[in-house]
Amino acid sequence: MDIEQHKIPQATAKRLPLYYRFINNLHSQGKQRVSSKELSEAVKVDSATIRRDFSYFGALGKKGYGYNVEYLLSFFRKTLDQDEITKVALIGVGNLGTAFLHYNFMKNNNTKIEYAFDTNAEKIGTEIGGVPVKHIDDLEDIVKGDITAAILTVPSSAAQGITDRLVKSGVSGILNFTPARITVPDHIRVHHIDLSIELQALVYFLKHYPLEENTEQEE
Amino acid sequence: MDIEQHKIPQATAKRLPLYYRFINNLHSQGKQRVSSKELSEAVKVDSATIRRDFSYFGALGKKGYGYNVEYLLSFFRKTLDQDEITKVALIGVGNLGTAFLHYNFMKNNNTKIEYAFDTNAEKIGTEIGGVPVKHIDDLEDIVKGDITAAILTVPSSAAQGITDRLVKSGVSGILNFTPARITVPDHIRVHHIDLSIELQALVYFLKHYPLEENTEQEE
DNA sequence: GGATGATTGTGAAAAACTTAACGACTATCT
DNA sequence: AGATAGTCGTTAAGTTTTTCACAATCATCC
Repeated sequence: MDIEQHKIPQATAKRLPLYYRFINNLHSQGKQRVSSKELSEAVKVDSATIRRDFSYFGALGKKGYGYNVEYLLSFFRKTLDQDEITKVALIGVGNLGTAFLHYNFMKNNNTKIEYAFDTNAEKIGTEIGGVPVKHIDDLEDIVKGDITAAILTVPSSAAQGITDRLVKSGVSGILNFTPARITVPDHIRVHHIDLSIELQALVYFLKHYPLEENTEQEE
Repeated sequence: MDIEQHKIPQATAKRLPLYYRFINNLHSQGKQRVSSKELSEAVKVDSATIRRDFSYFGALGKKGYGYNVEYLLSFFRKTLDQDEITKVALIGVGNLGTAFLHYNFMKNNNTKIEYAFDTNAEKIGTEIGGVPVKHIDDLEDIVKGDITAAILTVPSSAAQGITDRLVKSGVSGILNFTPARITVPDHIRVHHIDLSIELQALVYFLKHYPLEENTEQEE
């Protein structure tokens, strides 16, 4: 129960799940050891950054050797609380919501979507990707106390209303895929992922931040 | 043709599409003027950051007044190249891909998905969200020279192979939704959006970075 | 068992980004 | 017209994040 190791930078924290997945891959492939350089090429993060990130957790590697995959894996499993499952609800079973439900989440993951909610009568009562679809009128009853986080994939007009209900039901984090910037009390964490903005941003970068043409061939 | 105004920080560039959308909203609502404080509450970005961001483009506002919505809108339209449409292809018409196709992209947007590609015979020849679905075997012929960016929503096992074909076909940017970290030549820009990692990161933050409970009620 | 090459962990520097603070200016009210 | 409240643009400070560079250490080979 080590509270107060808050010294891990947020930028590092965001990369941890990425590292975890690739270490898992390596382990499945039977790889015994890995260097920060190899890892860097796989996850596209500078090797010095990787070493720095790892170092916040102590000395995980050995000089002149690299990192032991087995050890790294068990360490990350512990750190990312892979044993303890976080329960999640998904609101809005449209195309995007359905995509989430079909993701094979439990693999390499500490989260489980327990319930999905929608208003469409055809979907209610069915299971999608193994997740039961409930009517949104039952949101409060089902979520109350039991669910930690919510994935919001509803039309943006419904976003704030549903959000308020989620907050009242005791959810502490929301992954918001709607274009609406929802308002929540200070103790609720919201991460926004806005698909349309991501595409626009990519296009802006293409036009205004041209990348170097590199004549060097990678080895 | 102002090349070399590269002085806009990347963090700012990423926020521009967000600003643009909200300014658009305000304009539709018939609002005449807006302050950085109001905008801040709407987009959830600190007001000083907004003023700083805007200032990279010169003096867009007036002291003691705020910003003229009309002017701001026309400025951003120009800056974000909203008049010139960027052609995009989407590869992989699964649930996530379909979600993208149904997005009403042309509204407030300078991008258009011209073609979608898949292998599923039932989908080929149809239109989804107004976008024709083609067989992936025809990728090179259709894309060649005509398409600037691609949205990658295929299974991760296919990601690198498709990527290589896209690069050969002259695409310069890829929005990668697969968990695979694809490898491309230096002059190709890739933005990764990894849904599973986003959820894991949210959960990690919930556990390790509890937010302040604020007794103050917002006005 | 010593020499060689590889690799970590980290101090220090640099770069990138955010926030505070305030002078200068504007609009509006009385 | 003067006072008041509001707001920008920006300087400077603060914070966070990345990167460099190298001593310390380890594995391996002859």
